[in-house]
Amino acid sequence: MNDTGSVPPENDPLAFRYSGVLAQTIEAQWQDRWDTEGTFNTPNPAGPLANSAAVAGRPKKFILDMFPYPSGAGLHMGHPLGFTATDMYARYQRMTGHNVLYTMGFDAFGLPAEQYAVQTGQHPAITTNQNIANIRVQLRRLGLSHDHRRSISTTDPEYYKWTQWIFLQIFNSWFDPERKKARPIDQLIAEFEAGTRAPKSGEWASLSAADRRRELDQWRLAYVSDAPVNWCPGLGTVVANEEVTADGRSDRGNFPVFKRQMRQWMMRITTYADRLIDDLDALDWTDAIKAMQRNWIGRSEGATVHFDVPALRDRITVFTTRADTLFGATFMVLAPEHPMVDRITTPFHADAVANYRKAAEAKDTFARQDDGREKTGVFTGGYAINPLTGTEIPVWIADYVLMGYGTGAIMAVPCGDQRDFEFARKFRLDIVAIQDPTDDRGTDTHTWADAFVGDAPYINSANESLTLNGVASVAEGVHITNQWLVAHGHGNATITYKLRDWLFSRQRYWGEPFPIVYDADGNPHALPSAVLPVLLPETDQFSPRTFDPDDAMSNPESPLDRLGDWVELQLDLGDGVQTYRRDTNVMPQWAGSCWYELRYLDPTNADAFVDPANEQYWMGPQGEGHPGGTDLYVGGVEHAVLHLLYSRFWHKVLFDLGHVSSFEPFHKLFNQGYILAAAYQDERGMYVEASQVEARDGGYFYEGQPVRREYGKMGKSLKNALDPIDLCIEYGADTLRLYLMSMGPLDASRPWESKDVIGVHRFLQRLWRNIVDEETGALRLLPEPASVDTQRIVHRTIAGVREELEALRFNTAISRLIELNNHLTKLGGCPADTADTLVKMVAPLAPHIAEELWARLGHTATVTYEPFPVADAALLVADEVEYPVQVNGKVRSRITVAADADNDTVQALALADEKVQAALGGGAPKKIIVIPGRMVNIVA
RNA sequence: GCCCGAGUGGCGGAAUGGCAGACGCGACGGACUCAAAAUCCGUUGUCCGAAAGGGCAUGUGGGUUCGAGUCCCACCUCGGGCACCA
Repeated sequence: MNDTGSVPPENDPLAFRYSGVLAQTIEAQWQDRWDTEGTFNTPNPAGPLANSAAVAGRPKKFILDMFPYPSGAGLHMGHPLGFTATDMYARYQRMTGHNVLYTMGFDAFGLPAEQYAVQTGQHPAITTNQNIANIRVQLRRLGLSHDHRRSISTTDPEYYKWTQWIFLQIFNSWFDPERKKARPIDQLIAEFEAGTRAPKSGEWASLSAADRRRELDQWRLAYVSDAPVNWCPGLGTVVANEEVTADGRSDRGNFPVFKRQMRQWMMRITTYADRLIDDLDALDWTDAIKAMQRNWIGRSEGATVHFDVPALRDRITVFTTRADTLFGATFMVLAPEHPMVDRITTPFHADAVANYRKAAEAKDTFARQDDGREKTGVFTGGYAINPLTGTEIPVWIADYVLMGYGTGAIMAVPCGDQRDFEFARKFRLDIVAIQDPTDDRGTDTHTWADAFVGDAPYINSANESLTLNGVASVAEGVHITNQWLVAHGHGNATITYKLRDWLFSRQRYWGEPFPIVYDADGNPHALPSAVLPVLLPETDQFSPRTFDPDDAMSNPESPLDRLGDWVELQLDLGDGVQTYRRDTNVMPQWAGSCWYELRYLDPTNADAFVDPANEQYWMGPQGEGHPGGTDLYVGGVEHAVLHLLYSRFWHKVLFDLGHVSSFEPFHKLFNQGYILAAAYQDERGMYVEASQVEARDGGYFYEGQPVRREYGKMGKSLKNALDPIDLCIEYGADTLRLYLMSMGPLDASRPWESKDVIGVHRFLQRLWRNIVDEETGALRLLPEPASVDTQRIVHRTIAGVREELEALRFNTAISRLIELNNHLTKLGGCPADTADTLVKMVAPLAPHIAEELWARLGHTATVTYEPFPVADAALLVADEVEYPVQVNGKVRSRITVAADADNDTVQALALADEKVQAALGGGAPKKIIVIPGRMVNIVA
């Protein structure tokens, strides 16, 4: 570079070479044009965005990304990965005649914006809007074909108005256990009044107004509960079960979490447990994600069994999946918190029990769930009767039994359960073998090292009316015993779940306020939907009160509590004007993401969250047994439980209440992998900036010091993040898109290799050069028509690319286009009659260069809605086929045969081949296999 | 411990039970250039061989099959999820 500056483009002999600079120019022009023309605006059947003529006769596709949280750092590389995949798919679907709904919104409530606001004193709405504006610019640069009119932010009052409205729908509903669906609370009142359903708290007619209110609150799907919740002093808020990690800390911030009794909003998601499991069968999701959901819901089918406690004239009920082991139940264990502990404990054991309970209470959930911990427990002095053997068995308490699961009490079968076995060994309790183990350990349990688990013939398992002896399968044993228990009044078939109700309130500022007020008696009242949205009040005090993270006895204090003017209000809810207090909690961040896909369908509808006609068109069931929902949903596995479970639940409630026609929100789910990248640690184990590391002499160095390389998820914490926009500047968005998709299959995690990016860039450069002269910018197509050979390659590519794109295999689709382009390069350019086809195939993948080439080829309209090429079947079959000929499974020769030759001809030609003869060594073949069109295998 | 998923060249990866390694990176050789970069052309699993050709190759060991990267059984390694769930 000298004083005269850089060489002006007009003097550059290759001014029209497809470089990063040219790519950027082209991309900016087309992004402008797409915006100006509203190229990707998608018509609805009804409402403000309706254009019934444009909708008519076209199949639809609703293609959805998990919407991003608009962080101040902008997009990271993981975003374009999923977004590019959906964009390519959306563009392909448009070219195959589909009406495609594809847009992007923002999940913008939540902690980071609030914490940033606390630090800067700036209102979170301001920073959130800035971040959203910034991300919109970034998204635009990637060339994503979004319908911008449909974009939403969960923080927009016009959006969260409907989040609050849906909350009221849930609040005003109850779950009918007979019909297994949500129904309006009015219908419950009608049933109570008609006497067709009994209230839990007595005769409806004799209940006071206040009692009636409390009765109804016990049925509502959203309810205020004084229940054990996860209190996180470090965050200053309570969190849901799903937000607590296995080691008892908060998902966000990693603070300790404590169980506390508190009054909080809950959602009765447990009533939907069965449907949330069963309907997984109707979904096109991977088995891994389905397994995670099933696992979390944790349905366990078994039996409740009653054990009489003669001293109390009461009984202990336990849950078991292995009723068949009852003959081996030699003691019982209650959770320390079990309500019967006080009564069953004898005076002699009272002190020991009290001490043990105190100690257990002091331990947090984390410590109690630490697997492999030494078993502890104390005897209560009480006894219960084993209903099968009639014998008295001791009742203990121990903290390995959890109050939150089953009934909080177990029957202990030490011979068949490892935990019970350890407990029995430690406290010298009886261990009776009830199966003859299939290994050679024998039936003397004194010699056993552990419990025996598995199928084996039962022994010692009989009373006057029941015998399992001789039965060899656990399933059968369970079945027989369950029948006996029911017949003799000792138990029932029962299902339990691990899933708990969803804790739905947070003591924070930056979230949706509840559309709920409380009367003087503290009863919750729904606000009428006409007053929605309940706006988040202005304040400059955004922070909840946080506490010493370890201070379990602290109490939550919401920022909204401090806004006295806002909290108190005068209102007439039908009983005359009264003073009410607003609910000062806000909804969890998951609320806004529970239904955003529905708002995309009808984003400007002021009368309803979505017009039923639009919902039915975009998300309605596609035939018998089809659950409806989005045609494709792409996002990370990290939402496998939380978001996907919550939004399925909300969707089902809306379905039950008749607001949507689909019973699942996301029909096909695809989880993209992570982008990994090399990360480097210095000798202290600190991560160093990966971009500053140099590789030499077979090692890696940072500022001259050796560093250690590993691979990890690309991100700030490993200091190995790359900004996608930087790649757009260097090579162009089309190159970035192709690179992201060519790295490997979409669902696999793969390491980023910057040096590989050049490969797809070269492809685009060659593609360009096959059509455009690099010096003049003029077209340089080959005048003569494509040869039959070339046509065959083109049509095979068409068939291949179609197949790969349908199946979201973008990596192999790109490979096929590279192969075709390499062929054209060898020809010296693209034949004039082939250029349109080539450009159309590239269009979904690299849309900017495709639009530019399409325009240069003389077309005035966008390539977006051009029909995708269709392969000519006649050109997919060759005249002649080359058969590999194997002898004993090894390829020894190749023969070329007419494509329509019959098997006998192929066989004869194969045997006549010299090399085959040589390989046979004169021996007669035993068997000859001819796979038509494929190969020949001769068994010698 | 249990439940998923995956192991293929120097690297990322490709292969309806039918020619293993498509496509890309890198490397090597050549062209262009005063030179370099960029670009273009060619070679590239590995071993033996001058070549022709041949042997060996999809984590390990068995099996099914005319034929296995692909299906079955056992094991090893890595990644992810769950975990005192009765």
